[in-house]
Amino acid sequence: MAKISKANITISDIAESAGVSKATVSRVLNSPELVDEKTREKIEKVIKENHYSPSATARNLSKQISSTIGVIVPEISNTFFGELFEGIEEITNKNNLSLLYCSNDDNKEKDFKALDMMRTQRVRGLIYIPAVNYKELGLLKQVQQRLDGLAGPVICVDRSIGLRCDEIYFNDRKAMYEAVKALAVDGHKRIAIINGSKQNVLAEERHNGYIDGLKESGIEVDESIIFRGDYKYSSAYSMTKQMIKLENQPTAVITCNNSISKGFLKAIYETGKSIPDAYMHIGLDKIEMLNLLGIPYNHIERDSYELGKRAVEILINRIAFPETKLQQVVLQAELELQTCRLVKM
Amino acid sequence: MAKISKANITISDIAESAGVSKATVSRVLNSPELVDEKTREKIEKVIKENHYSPSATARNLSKQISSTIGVIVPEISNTFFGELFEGIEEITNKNNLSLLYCSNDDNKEKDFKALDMMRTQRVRGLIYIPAVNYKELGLLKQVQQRLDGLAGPVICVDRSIGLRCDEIYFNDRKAMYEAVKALAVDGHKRIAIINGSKQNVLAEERHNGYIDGLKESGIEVDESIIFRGDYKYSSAYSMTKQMIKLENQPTAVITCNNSISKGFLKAIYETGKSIPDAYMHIGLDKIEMLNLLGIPYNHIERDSYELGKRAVEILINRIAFPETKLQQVVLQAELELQTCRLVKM
DNA sequence: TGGACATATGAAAGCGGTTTCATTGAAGAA
DNA sequence: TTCTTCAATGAAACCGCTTTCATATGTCCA
Repeated sequence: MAKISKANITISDIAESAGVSKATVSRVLNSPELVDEKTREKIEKVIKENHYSPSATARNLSKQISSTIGVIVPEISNTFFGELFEGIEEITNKNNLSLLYCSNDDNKEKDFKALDMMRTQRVRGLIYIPAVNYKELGLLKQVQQRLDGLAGPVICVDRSIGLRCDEIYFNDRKAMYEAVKALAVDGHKRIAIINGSKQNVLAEERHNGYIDGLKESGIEVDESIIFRGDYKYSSAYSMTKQMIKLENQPTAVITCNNSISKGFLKAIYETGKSIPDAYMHIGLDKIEMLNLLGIPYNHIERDSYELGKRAVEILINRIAFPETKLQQVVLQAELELQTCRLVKM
Repeated sequence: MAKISKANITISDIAESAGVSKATVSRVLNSPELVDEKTREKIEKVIKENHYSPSATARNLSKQISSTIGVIVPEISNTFFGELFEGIEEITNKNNLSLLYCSNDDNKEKDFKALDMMRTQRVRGLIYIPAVNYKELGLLKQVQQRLDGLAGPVICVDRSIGLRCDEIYFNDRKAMYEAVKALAVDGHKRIAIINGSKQNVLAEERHNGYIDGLKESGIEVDESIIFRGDYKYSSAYSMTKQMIKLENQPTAVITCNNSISKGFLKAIYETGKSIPDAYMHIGLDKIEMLNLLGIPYNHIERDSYELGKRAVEILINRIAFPETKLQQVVLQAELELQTCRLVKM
């Protein structure tokens, strides 16, 4: 029972040093109640003395399952996803699961590569935010095939593109509908929208909510104030500049994620205009700093930390009970209007 | 060569279906030049038809190395770390390495747990931001032991606590020194600092830089305007409130990370004061939105995306050449004073 | 006293790959 | 023609762990 002088200590070393078989050591590790107390204590002592820690690789291979959960996310530096990720981590950590991370940059090729990696890594389950609207592109089958090839179940988060798996997302359409209605009630008749591309499901959802709201309020759809870019700061910035030059100005603007909102605000402030004097504005997702500084910021609030936590819980449940019916969980996005002043008419 | 009807296709299935041995299939996967073209094509066809993807688990076990890099980070929702993480991901992705993520919440217990997990997972290398200043706590040996027990090398990022491994961090002390000097040159004699706790190395570095700057400028150190909290928003907020009540007010304030800066700003704005009228202010790390909105924000700029990229490069290099001398890379933090107005004296 | 049963342990197979070593056949050299 | 060399492949061991199955020992009861 002397210290083992070796770089990589294995279960065999421990067994030998303790004078027992590998099987017994393995039992101490996995179901200690099966082994005699004296034997167990002896083995535990050897394990401790040598700082032995069993290899997850070997264990996973042997058990035919891994202890890691995969996550595929667009971009982690957007705080919406950053907080989502923290929510995920809280729960996986509690359950002693590791997290394998991959970003897809809203990009089909990277997304496929990420899925392949998750396959190769045989993750126990996958938390998946699809990069693009594969349904629209006619690639749904290809993606589904990849999901089916995974070792574990998948939960599709933040957007629904028609994949055969559990889903959890916010009710963006309804929230947009309500945003438009709130603006209409305040007297706005020309409500612009700056949105992501048609390839993005969420953009479509939001677009539809916008249309719903207009119709309900008896406002005619005007294509000239419907802007579609790519959910990125820079495209929103240039579209806003474009909008500012329009002859027939909107009186209110809705921006469809926080990067777009930032690009929009940048363009506005650069031009010397201000919110809400130039335009009434409602953004999607909060922008923490604005709130902190007391700058009015009407927005649709979505708690992504909660989204992350719930997603993992559903996934873990699915792993435990693979055969139960697939579920779609819809979280409510809340319209937070802090300073929705009336417009002069 | 018919389609294999089976859930988990293994290398043996492929071998059988192609009428060759496992060894040959393995060669096609790893060193195709060793196998005859015809055989190779046949095998590749079978692989493709069956969507076979080799198990990383099995491969890792067999090769005795894994293909994943571990990352231990305080909190991913702080954009400093978010961008750091994206930098990391860019390089690992290029090198076909997976990323195993773990947060430590600036918390010793979680940090140790994370290290143990990295050990168990046998990561190929580790990117490590230590939770606390273990040197100060007398726990350096324990941590070093954990690092030594890992399967691969470690790079310690963003702070140096005296661990035996490669390191990369910003020259915070110098940047702080320069910040203080710039304020002194502008006529400030009472410069407050809101900082993290003494347990945090970075906080100490920054503190020292602050003291250096005061001394160099012939300003006496005044403990009553040196605030120490925990690098969190809320503690900064309450310390600022406390500061505002002080009889002998400072004329300038330095805040030592972006969470502290936010807490500080919140308290300031809430009190109806404004920057830079109430206090001249220099923060550490940028706050993106302020810049966007044209709100003046003097700060020390640290490019964490770059930090992440460099860290992985060093780590990969270390994996390739384990015996070369350990390196310490110091990146320069840049003082960005956008509107450093003179104070009335 | 002997048989049934429970408890504690070990031997060995298996997880899905890689790698070493041996074997085979063909090409080139003598 | 025979010997050498090399390219292509397969058999089998191995990586570190889990798990099944068999065995040994002890306990209980008839």
